[in-house]
Parts: sequence; C-alpha cells; structure tokens
Amino acid sequence: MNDVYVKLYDYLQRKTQVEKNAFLDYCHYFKLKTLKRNEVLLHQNTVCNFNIFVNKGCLRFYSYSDEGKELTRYFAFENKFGTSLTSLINQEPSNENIQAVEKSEVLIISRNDFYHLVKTIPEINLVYRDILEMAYITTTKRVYNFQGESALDRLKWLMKYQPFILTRLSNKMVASYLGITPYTLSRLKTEL
Amino acid sequence: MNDVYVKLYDYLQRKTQVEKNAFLDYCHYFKLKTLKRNEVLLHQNTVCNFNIFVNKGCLRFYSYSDEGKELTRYFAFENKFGTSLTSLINQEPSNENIQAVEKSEVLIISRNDFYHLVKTIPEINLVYRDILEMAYITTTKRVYNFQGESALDRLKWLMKYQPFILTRLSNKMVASYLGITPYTLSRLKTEL
DNA sequence: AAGAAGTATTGCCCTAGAGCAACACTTTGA
DNA sequence: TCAAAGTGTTGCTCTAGGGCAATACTTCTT
Repeated sequence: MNDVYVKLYDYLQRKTQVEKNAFLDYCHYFKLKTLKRNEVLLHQNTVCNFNIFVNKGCLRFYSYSDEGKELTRYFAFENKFGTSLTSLINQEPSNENIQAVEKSEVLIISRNDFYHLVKTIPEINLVYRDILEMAYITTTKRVYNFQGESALDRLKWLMKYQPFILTRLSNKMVASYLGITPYTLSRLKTEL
Repeated sequence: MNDVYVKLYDYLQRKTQVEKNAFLDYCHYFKLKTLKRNEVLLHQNTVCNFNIFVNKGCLRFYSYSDEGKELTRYFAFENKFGTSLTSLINQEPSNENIQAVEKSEVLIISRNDFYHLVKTIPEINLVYRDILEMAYITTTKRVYNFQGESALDRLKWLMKYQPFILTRLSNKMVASYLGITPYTLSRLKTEL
C-alpha cells in the first residue's frame, strides 16, 4: 500500500473492520496535499466542499467574532479528520477559516466522493457516524465548560484532557481556543 | 394509524421518504409516556438507554456546574428528538438530567431498539445522521456564541432564532440556557 | 380564600477577565 | 547578520456580569 494511506487505513481499522482490498479500491478518492506553515486551506465565506484527514502537522479551524476577535473551534492533529462541517453539510458559505498551524500533510476528499462512500460503504457510514458522535460529544462538553466554568478551570481541563494543545501551540492560539485573551492566559498560568 | 404516531410519522416524512407499511411495522418500538410538569425522566449519574421523541410539551436537558449552578443545554419542544446523547453513545453515567418543563407526552424507544433500527432501516440511518448533524451544528454555533459574544448579543440571537424559548419558558430557565443569572437577564431585557 | 413558595425586578457592591502600554525575548526573512 | 515582526509577561485601569438583599408579583396548595 502507498505509504501515504497507511495512517488513514490504521485509523479506519481502529474504528471498524475495513476490508483491505475494498480500501485499496476507494482510497484514491483521497488526494495528498502538503501545506506550508500558515497556509490557508479554506477562507471564510467560501463553501466548504471537502473533508480532510491529517497525516502530519496540525490544522486550525477558527472564525472571527463581531468585534474581530479570533475564535478557535478545533485543532486537528495527526490522525484526525476535520472540516468546516456546518458548511459541508448545509453547503452554505463557511464562517470558518482552515489554516495549517505547522507544515502539514493532509489527505483531501471531495464532498461528493465522501458522501458517496458514506452511502455505499457500510464501514465508512459507521466511521462518519463515529466522527459526528465524537464531534458532538466534545462540542457539548465545550459548551458546558464555557457555560459553567471559570477560565482557570477551563485551562485545567485542557491540561488534563488535551495537553498537546498547550505544549505544541502558541499561547495566542491556546487563548483563542479557551475564549480568553493571551494576557489572561499568561496570568492564569502563574496560578496553576 | 394510531394517533400517537402521527407526529413521528410526519417528522420522518419531512426528513426522508419512509414507507408507510414499514413504519407501521417498527413504530411499536416507540412507547407512549405522559409526564407531569417537573417530572424527571433521567437523573444524572444514571446511564441513559433510551431516545425520546416529544409529541407534546417540552423537555429540558441540564446539568450542574462545579459550584452547583444549573446549566441548561437544550430544550426539546414538540416534534423534536432529545436524549442524553453522550451517555447514550458511550453508555457511561449521564451528567445530565432530563425533566419535563410542562405536562408532556413523549415516545420513548430503547437504545437497543433504536440502534437496531439505525442499522437495519436505511431511512432511520439517514434520520439519525440528520439528528447528529443538526445537533452538532447548533452546538457549534452555541460554542461560538459563548466564546465570542456578550450576554446581550446571545440574548438577541436567541430572540431571533429561538423566540419560543423566550416566550414559553421562565426567566430562570432562559437564563440558565444563556449561561447568565436571572438578575442579569432581567437587566438585559431593559436594554433591548 | 389565604398562606406559602416560587419568580421577577432593581439597588448596591464585588470580582473575573478585558484592554492598553511598556518591555523583554524569539523567530523570521532579505 | 541584523532589522522587523511576532510572542510572552506584567502593571494599571476599566467593565460586564455575579451575588446579595429588599420588594412586588404570581402560582401552587390546601
């Protein structure tokens, strides 16, 4: 198997039983793309018509508040899927930007091909369901965090459950993920 | 068709094409239950093993923050599905309570039966996908609201997109949904 | 019909976190 | 290799929203 697809295959294998031969038949729908640091894959106000699997590096999904603050929704590291789901699903202009935080290598599948696989390959149907369920669960957890926890508690939560976000990314990015300013983040770190 | 299932049938019909005869075959998995005002359907720390369709009334899904504040995640009005999805999916104790806000009438399907239908009836598979997608979209929107908008802006957003929440429910409930205190909500209303 | 319990409003004061400015430190790029 | 741009820290001040207490108003309950 082409090296490029090893991580995707392993990912699918972890989620469900995929037939190796079947995988070899459809994996060509995923096209390799390398991204420079800070390269933008999707600009907001553009309709998102692809889904992304990260082989290497890290993507960031963010938008802008009414006052122009950057709000980060999600970081996709190696072995994760990511897309502007709302735009992908509704085919309306995305309010999100997708940007490579580091030099990255990704596999991109078009919306049409992706939903074709979801419809025709039961394992991919299951994987998509899993993606949606997990995305829903983490997003819900995040809502509860914002609704009921202080910035310090959100930071502690992040340290416990997603420490790589803290170790691998700049303060500025972490702050925009936590919904606080870099000043506050800097101060909070001294309170840990 | 039994009156009790008319709303569910219409709901499915709106989402996809369901075969009436097939529907009559599987609708008996959904059991009718009537709930008194304030009756609790699921207590937190209990594993949720059912999915709910609301025929009449309104359910509230909420949990408690570390300091004991009530945090409301979702209100399910007529013709909506609702469950403690995180618990249902992972079969771990729920951190949510489900409570009838008003006298309500609901259809309940067990987890096993539900996933059985998802697996065997393509239309239900599609409906479940739709439920997950929509739940994800609104939850994501909510994260962005909390992350980047003021309480006043969140209130305005609510008035625009979910006005029935404001008109039909008490201030206290609305406040716990917006992540603010009833005091603040009361004050904000004068600023509109 | 009357007391009890819950809900809404408002005044007062307090706190978490924002915003700005200054400075030190890194990284980047020609 | 050296300027330029970005990043992190910290002092000072400000503001949105929280918390409490008092009062008015509803709504349950019996």
